Amino acid sequence: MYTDELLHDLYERLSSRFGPCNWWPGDTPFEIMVGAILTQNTNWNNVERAIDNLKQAGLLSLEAMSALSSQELADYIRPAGYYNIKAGRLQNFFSLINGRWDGDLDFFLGQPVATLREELLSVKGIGPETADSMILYAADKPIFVVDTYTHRLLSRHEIIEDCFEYHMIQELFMDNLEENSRLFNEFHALIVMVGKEFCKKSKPNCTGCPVSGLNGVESYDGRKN
DNA sequence: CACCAGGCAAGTA
DNA sequence: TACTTGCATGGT
Repeated sequence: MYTDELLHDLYERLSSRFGPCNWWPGDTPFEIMVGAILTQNTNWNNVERAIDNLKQAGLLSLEAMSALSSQELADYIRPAGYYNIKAGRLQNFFSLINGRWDGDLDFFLGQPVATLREELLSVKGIGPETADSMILYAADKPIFVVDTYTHRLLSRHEIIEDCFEYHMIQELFMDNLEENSRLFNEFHALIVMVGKEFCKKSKPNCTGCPVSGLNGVESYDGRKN
């Protein structure tokens, strides 16, 4: 089975079981980007509490959040955990938009993917997954988001070796799927859905996972279609 | 009680 | 370069 067929098979299985997901859970590009930083190594439930705090206070905007002190910001986002670190990371991000882009987030997001990604990665606190989540879900540009669930799912089903790195997994998807932000959006969301239910760190057997017995996995050879 | 969650950067050798 | 550790709340 070729890699593109394998991935489409995987997508179909997940889609019929969990879809449509309608991601990202957030109303504006700014909210999505704040959420992307807050959810680093953190349960989404805790992120929602933090975002609710900001919403309740009427502070969920670039201008309002940029005006807060580190201490005030940390206090609002407290439920999301790592609040001191994340307050600094949010401020680093705000500095990029306010400094280099004069506070115009839409204009910033309108850049070509390559330069957008490069600028996001230059911010201390924004790594590959956070940057790609912002590009796909806030800027609506086609890039594939890889997370721990993606790595664990493919690794446990022996589609990749455990040593595969972020960019290798990203290329596996992007080299074998049509470049379509709608597809990338839904695919990543579906992987998180199945991950939360069947591919937890503490449950290596993945009992009942709809990916089990994916047709032809044993003959996967890693080549592009 | 222990372990985990939609990472990332800094420290160590 | 290749590991390891700190960051921290809230749910199971």
